[in-house]
Amino acid sequence: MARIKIEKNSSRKEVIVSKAASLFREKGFKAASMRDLAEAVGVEAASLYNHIKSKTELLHELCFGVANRFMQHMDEVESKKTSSIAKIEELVRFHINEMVNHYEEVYVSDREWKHLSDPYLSNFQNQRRMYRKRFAAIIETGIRNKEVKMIDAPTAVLIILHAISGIESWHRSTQKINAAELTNNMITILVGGLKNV
Amino acid sequence: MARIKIEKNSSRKEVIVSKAASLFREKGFKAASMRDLAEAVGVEAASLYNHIKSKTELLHELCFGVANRFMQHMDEVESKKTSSIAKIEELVRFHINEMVNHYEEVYVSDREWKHLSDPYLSNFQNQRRMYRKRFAAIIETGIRNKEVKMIDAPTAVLIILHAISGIESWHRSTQKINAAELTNNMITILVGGLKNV
DNA sequence: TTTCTTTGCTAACATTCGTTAGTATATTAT
DNA sequence: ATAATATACTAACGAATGTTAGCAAAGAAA
Repeated sequence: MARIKIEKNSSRKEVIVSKAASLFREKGFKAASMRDLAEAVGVEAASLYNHIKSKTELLHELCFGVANRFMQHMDEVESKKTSSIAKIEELVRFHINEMVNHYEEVYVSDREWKHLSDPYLSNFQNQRRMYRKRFAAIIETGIRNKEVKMIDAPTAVLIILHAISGIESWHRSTQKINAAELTNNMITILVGGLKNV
Repeated sequence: MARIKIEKNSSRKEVIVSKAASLFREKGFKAASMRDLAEAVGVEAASLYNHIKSKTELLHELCFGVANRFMQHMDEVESKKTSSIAKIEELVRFHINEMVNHYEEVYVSDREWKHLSDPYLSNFQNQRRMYRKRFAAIIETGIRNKEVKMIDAPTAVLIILHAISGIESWHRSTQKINAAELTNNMITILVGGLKNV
């Protein structure tokens, strides 16, 4: 009888969620079937339901796992007493790092949240809106401080977040520059582009 | 008997493709059903097949329609005898314009091409790769000319293209700045950020 | 009007989907 | 060893999906 293999400190559910992340990333939430997932896990489809409640629950776990990490980091950054530019750079670095090291979950959370259903959907959208508002507020403070160019802060946030999500292409590309170099290039263009000179 | 209403110079198929664009954008290709589409068009699902061959054909039309427009524009830009920065700015402006005015199709082409199947899939991926290579080549020329900062050109392309796709958020946002202002802000950050000072 | 073509309808199909019921087999606790 | 629990299996369900066949009605051409 095929049993789901686990490493120490990880439940079988975590294994399933993790495999779900890479499957949802590859095929999209709707196109990925529970039978696909079962095969990836090495078990029959029905067996998955001993560990999870539903397919949608997998999406919840992924989306809110990621959202919570970002929210918590935002709390930390806001409470620091550094310059606005330093805060912006730290946020950007965190995003890049998450996108590089937790690619699949972050990507899924970013692209597949549409398939959540209420009340999770509204909740997620609110968190996302809130996060962007707080990011924009930091940029606006930077503008008032003359640290940052005079630009529309929400537009800057939008550019930064989407630009970073482009790391997806980097992951799939064959001739990858290394992660540190990628990070430096992105910081140069994104943060450097905001700085008042 | 409900008949698909057409405007002059447009076929019924074009009406269907257009409605498909907004439906695929809203729900995603897989989650949008032919019955949904039929309802949006004002007709029964089976009737659609008097005008189209399959659901996938709709995705073909959308993806390659967009891809061809971008490719043709790239041809035009390359053949001009202007500075690299001017070329880059023109490419960026075109992207923004397409994203603002043909939102649904561009968005679908960008996010749903995964659901194409070979040989269309490979074809599309190749076009995309090619386009980015040509974009990067222009940036590299700009670097050699000292017009552009010394950065990794493929990374710059990745940032620019994804940043622009962020206009999706602008479309969905409630407090929109106007399109011209958005364009200026994006040009400032994206093109301004590349310029050698 | 009569004929031909286009476009719509209803009904049904095979397939795939997420999920449940019921049962067998491992693992863990007593 | 025995009991209890966790985990897997097979089989099947109802619902939704893309699509086709066959037929009716509407519009265009004669």
